Amino acid sequence: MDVRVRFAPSPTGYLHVGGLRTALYNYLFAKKHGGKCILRIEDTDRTRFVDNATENLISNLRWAGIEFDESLENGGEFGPYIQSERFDLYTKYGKELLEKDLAYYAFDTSDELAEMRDRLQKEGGSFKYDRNKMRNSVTMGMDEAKKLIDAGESYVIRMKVPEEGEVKFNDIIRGEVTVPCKDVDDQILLKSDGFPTYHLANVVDDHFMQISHVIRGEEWLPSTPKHVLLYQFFGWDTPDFAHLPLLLNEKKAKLSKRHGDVAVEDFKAKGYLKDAFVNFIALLGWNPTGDREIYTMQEFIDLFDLSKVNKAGAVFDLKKLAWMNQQYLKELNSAEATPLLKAELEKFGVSDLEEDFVAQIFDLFKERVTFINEIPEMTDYLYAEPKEFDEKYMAKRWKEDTAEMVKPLIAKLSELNEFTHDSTHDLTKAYCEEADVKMGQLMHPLRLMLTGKSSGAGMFDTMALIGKEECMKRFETFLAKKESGEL
RNA sequence: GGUCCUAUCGACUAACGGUUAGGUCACCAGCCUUUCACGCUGGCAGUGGGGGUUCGAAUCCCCCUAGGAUCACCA
Repeated sequence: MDVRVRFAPSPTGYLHVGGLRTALYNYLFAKKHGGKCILRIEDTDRTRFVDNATENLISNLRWAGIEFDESLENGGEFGPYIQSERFDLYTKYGKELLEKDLAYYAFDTSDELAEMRDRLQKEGGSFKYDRNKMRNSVTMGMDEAKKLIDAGESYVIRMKVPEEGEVKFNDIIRGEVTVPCKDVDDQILLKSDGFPTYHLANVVDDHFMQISHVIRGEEWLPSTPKHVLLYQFFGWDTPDFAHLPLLLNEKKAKLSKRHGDVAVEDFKAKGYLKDAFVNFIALLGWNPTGDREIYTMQEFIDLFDLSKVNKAGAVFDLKKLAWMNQQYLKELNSAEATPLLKAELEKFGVSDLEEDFVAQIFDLFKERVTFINEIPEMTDYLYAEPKEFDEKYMAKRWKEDTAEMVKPLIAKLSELNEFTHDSTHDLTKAYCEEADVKMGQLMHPLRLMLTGKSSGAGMFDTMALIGKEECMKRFETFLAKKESGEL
C-alpha cells in the first residue's frame, strides 16, 4: 500500500508548535517511506474564519522546511484541498447514512441540549446525547421529522451509534484501543448551516484522498471511535492511526495559546534559527538513538520510526531550545550569518557597515549569545564611543595607580604601524614583562576605557576592530575625564 | 463526574526480560583564560506505590495512586 499522509490544520490564523510537530512527523513518515504528504485545509467552521490564515500556515510550514506533495497551491489529483470547496461531497455522504438508517435528524435547540446535559450531570455519568428522549427523527418518526424540515425548522444530522458492541482500533503508537459503543456519542455530522463537522469531513476526505495513515495529536484519541464507526458505516477501509503525545507546558497541561509562546511565527520573530527550532521540535516525543541531539532533516527522515514515538506528553523546555539555538548559531557560516546580523544591526540603528566587518563581529560573538539579535546592543561600542562606564567594573579594576601604569602602554600602542590582534598582543605582552605587571592589570583598564563594559570579546580583537585612531581617542577622552574628576 | 490515554533523573529521552539504568538541557564543582562566553573534566539526580508472572522485570499482567486529554451545531 502506498503511504499517503496528511496534515489537516484548521485555518486559525497561526501555526501552533504542536501543529508544527504533527506536520513534521507526517512529513518525515512520508519521506521515509517514499510516500506522499498532503496539506488539507479544514475550514468547515465558518464562525472562525480568519483572513490570510492559510497563507500564514503555509509560509510558516515552509519556513520550517516542510513542503507538501499535494496541497491547495501545489495541486494534486485528489483536490480540492480545502474543505469548503468539497461541500457537496459531505452532503451526499450525510444523506447516504440517513438512507441507511445510520444517521437521523435532530431538532434540539442549544437550550434544550444544555438542559439535557445538566440533567445527565446530576444523574451522574456521561453527557452524551440522549437519543431516545430528545426531539429527533428517532423519537418522533421520520414522517414527523420531514414535516418539520419542510416547515423550515432548522436541524442537524447525527450519527446513530449502535447501542451494543464495542469499537476497536489499533494505534501504531499506543496499541489496541477499545471503547464500548454505549460510551460513544451520537456526534453531529452535518450542522444546521449544512456544513459538516470535523468528524464527517475528515473521514470522507481521508477516504477519498486515499490516506493510509492518520497521524495527529492525542487530543483526537477520544473521538477516534466515532471515526472508526463512520468508516464502518460507509463500508470503507480504516486507515492506520497514530496519535502523537501532547506538547505540554511547564505545568504539564496542554500547551495552549492562552499561555503564550505557542505560535511558530513568534519563535521565528524572536530570532530562533529554523534548523534549531525544527531539530528541537522533532525531538519532542521521539529520539532515534538517545545519545545525540543534533540531526539534519535528512537524518531525521532516514531514522524516523512512528512506532518508536513516545506515548507520554512532552514538556516544552525553553532552556533546551535556547541551547539548541546556540549550537546551530555557532555552526552558522558567515555567508548565512552576515545578512542576518546586518539586518539586526540596522534595526538597532547601525547601517553601512562593511560585510567583512560584520562577519568579524559575528565570529567574535556567536559563542557568547543565544540569539543574533543580542549582538548589536552587546557590541554598541564598536559603532560609537561608550556613553557610560560600568561602575562596578571601574571600582574593581581602576585603582589609584592605574592611569600611570597604562599611559606608557598607550604611548607604545600609538606608535604601532599595524594595529592588529597580533601586533597589539605582542607589544602588550612585551610591555608587561618589561614593566613586571600582569596582563590582567592592564587588560581590564583597557577594556573599560574602550568599551565601558566588563565583558566582551578578547581585548586585542576588540582593539583591532575599533581601530588605532579611535582607540587613541577613547583613551585620551577617558583619561581626561578621570583627571577632571568627571569619572 | 463518564470515557480514554499516560507514568524512567527537575526537563527531553535511551535501554523493546539479563546494563554498575546511558545521553542531553538545567544545576553544582574544577580546568582553560585578559573579561564574558565557548570548550574540557567531574558531580548531583530517575524506573510513582503494591501485588503477581519469571531463574531474572524499568520492560509483561493486575490493582492503587497521580497526571493528562476529551465529553461543542470548534477543529
